Amino acid sequence: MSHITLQDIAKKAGVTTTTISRALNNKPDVSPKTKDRILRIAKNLGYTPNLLAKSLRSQKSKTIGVVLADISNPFFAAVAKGIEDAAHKRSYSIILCNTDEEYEKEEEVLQVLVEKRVDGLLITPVQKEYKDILRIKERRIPLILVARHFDTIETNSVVSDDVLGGFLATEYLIKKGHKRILYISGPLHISSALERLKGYKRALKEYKIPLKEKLVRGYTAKMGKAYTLMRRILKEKLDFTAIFTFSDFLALGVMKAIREEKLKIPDDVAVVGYDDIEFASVLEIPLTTVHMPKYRLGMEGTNILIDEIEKKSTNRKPQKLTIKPELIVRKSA
Amino acid sequence: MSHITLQDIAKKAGVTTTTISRALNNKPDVSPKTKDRILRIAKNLGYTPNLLAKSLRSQKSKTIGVVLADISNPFFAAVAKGIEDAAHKRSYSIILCNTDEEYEKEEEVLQVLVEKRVDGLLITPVQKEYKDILRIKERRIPLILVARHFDTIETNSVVSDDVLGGFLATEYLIKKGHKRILYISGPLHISSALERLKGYKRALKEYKIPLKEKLVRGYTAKMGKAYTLMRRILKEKLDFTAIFTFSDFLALGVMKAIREEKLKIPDDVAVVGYDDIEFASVLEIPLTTVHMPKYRLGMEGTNILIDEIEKKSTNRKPQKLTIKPELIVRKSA
DNA sequence: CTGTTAGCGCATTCAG
DNA sequence: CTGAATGCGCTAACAG
Repeated sequence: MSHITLQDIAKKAGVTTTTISRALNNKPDVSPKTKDRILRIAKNLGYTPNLLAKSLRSQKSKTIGVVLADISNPFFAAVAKGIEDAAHKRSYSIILCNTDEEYEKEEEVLQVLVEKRVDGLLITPVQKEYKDILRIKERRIPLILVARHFDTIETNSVVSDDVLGGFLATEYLIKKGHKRILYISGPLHISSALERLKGYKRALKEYKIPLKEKLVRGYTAKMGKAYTLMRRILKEKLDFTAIFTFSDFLALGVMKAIREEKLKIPDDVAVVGYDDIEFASVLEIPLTTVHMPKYRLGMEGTNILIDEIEKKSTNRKPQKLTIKPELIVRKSA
Repeated sequence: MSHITLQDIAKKAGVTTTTISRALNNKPDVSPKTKDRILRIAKNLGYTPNLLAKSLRSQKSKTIGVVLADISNPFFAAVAKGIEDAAHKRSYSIILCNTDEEYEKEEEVLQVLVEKRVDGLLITPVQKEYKDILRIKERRIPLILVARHFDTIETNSVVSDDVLGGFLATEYLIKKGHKRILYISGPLHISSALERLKGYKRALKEYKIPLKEKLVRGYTAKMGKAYTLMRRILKEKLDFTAIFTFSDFLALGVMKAIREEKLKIPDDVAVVGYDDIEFASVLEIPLTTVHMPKYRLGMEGTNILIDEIEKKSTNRKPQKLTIKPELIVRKSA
């Protein structure tokens, strides 16, 4: 037979499934003798509890839905690691879904996740829309946003202070004497991209450097696009001495284009990235960047989420954790 | 109320759950009128099917368990992307688990995955042991091994030809005139590491270069360890002109150590990696490496697995797919 | 200490 | 075309 059930054990042991259940779950009210016998039989039969049945009964699936933009991006991969570790430590599994930054996919996977009755949701929202997130809220399914957040919706969230991060990076370049700083931005519907841009602008303002619209470009999250764009910009003979990028990932594409133009980093052009992915430090010209606590973001987010899932009291106000970013000075700027 | 059920709809519609079920699942034997009405009511109520209940009933969970060594490693991250994409296309979800290359964790997560009644398992085995894999086989749970395989167990598998890959890398270096080639190996219990070493040895033999035991080192999968090791080796004044590494990931650590010693790549020492991770091509000295079809490995593996899950006939013999690797020549060697 | 009853939500018989 | 009965595997309430 394919899967042993309580019934099977019950038959062999000559008792009912109730007793089996009690014995197997260490509940009281089972004589030590029968308990021993049951445990032995269960083991012999190779019994494996059916968590689907348990979940249906208990209304708890012990699994959380994780919705990320793209696991193959090292930033999200690191976040995912933090999530998996934390979840595993607290005996939860994770169902992982990719959105590829498409709202339709986000909607779709959230639907499935709800149908699979995950106990909670951990999401990096696409942010082109947010009706689907509202639906989750209305259903009162525990939810936390990671690395991105909405101004308009109150939810749990774990983010890094991206305005500060953008400010720190820009300020550093300014103090190094740069006045014409190119910012390769991420898509502005993403809160982190928007806020890093705010930080960039704030730094310019604070140091009385006029903002030039032409120096803000990009609006992409893809390395390949950043590379192509950078090639184009270099042909344009745009006037700048430093570049700040939305992410290290983008910085890699940008630096490749720069290298192909035989320009020297940081002498001809300084580069500051964002995220501090593992590779940033092992590049031949180690990348100056803003450290994002990726693993911690995933870990803390998961813990807050599970806390909410397991909390008896319903009306806790949203937990909002903001982690301070830190400028990591290396060689690229 | 927290979750709408067929009952709730049934009450409103004045029919039984049987009819509701039929209507919602597009089964025959429901009058168009009542079907319309039911659909409308369901929508109004915000009905979301309970897949836990469905799964319990149908004995199918539409989810597959994915066990990887470490998602934060870009190699596995790329594999995971292929898996997720393929699974999503065929309407499966994935429960993702990390083993961190520890057999005990592998055992543990496989147990949970079986309890959650995944329809199949996609595993990168730790290979320090394999009893747990055997248990899965005995239970006749559809299973596929990805990127690694056992000689002693017959299972579905998708791998790249690692012996060939190791051979190609080594042969290339030999043809470039190198005779003292250092190999920084992965842990030898991992089949891919063992086979790449075989390829290395085979190339040496074919070109009549004596194998020197001292030139095979490492046995690690961690970048940090490769870095530390390389620093030590450089102090030792070991005699070599080229390095072949088990993975690009290791190569990064190795190259960092080399750079710190002010040695030039590829002039002072040539470096060939393995995997062709996305970063390999954007390094200042783009890495010569062996291309592993990571995404494809994940995708094809998933498709084979789901084929088996959905196949009526039980006794199909194990599918074994071996993808040919390819040498990618760039600048580091 | 153990059993009986009942139900989590759903879909498949089998009747009508 | 629709309903009643049954069970997927498990556990909690209630009896004894």
